Amino acid sequence: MPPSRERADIAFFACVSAIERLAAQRLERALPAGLSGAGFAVLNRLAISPDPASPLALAAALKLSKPAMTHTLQRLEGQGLVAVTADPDDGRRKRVALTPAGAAAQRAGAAAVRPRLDEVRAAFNPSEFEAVLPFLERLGAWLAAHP
Amino acid sequence: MPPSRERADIAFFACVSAIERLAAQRLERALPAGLSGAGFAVLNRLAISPDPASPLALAAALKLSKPAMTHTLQRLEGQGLVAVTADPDDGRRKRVALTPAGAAAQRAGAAAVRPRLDEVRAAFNPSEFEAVLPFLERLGAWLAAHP
DNA sequence: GCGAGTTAGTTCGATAGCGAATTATCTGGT
DNA sequence: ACCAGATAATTCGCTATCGAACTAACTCGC
Repeated sequence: MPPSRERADIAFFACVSAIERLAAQRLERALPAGLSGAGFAVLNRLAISPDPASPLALAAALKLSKPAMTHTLQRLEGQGLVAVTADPDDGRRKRVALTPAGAAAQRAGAAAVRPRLDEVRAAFNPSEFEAVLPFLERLGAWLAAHP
Repeated sequence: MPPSRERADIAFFACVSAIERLAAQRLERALPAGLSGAGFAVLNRLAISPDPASPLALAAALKLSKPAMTHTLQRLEGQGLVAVTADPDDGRRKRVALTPAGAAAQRAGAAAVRPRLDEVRAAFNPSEFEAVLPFLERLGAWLAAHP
């Protein structure tokens, strides 16, 4: 029973895996030194909704494990890009907020990535991304909900 | 919550990143102990075209770096799942072939993963995967060609 | 043939991610 | 009021991956 003919779903996941890695490499190479893809993702999330978020909420939003988020936040905090404070209402929680330096780093990262993103936009039509996005979002939500 | 300001391509890459990680976790949890997702991918590749392949060809096919492939092959060889021999025609090259144990591990892995894959197939129509696959393959090829 | 450049593979150090276990804090039932 | 269970974050050990640098082997122009 060698999978002589790959089914579409298997090919899909193989393709997603490859795209994710290639895109992550592209992103990391484009970002300013000292800013990782993981850190940039967190900064972007905080920039989109500037209300301080808990590490758990960030991990859930980015679909990462809690230890991964702890690690990324420790690096960002060490660089002074986020401020992590105790939640006054719940001693277990922490609140993560962008510092001015973090907001600047997010803008600088976005600017550094823009040329590379424009290359992709030149090669592929935005409507192509829009066309596949709903399915990907449904699939991502389903995978997150069925661990 | 509202990523309304995000463009479709940015949301697309964020979504792909999340799906890849969630799917990889699902895969690794389903696989028999001792078989990693990376190793399983290599075994599958070798099972599809049973002609021995070079490490570089495998790395290119799976869009991995050479060191990553070296590492995965060293583990598989240590487990006796692949046989790595020198290429008689070119002293730089090696040839990687499935051992009988490797072929059995590939079949066992596929069988272990099937129930989980069937869950996905129950929740999503095969035509949905087929619909997005051509675009993903074009994008993957473009990313691989524009480093 | 022979030396410069190319190609295949490995080694090394660093990083992001996971799961399991730990600690600290909150919550609810009695 | 209290203890049992749930929840937030962290720590620890492990693996997959990358980039850079290295070695060995091939190829080609002269």
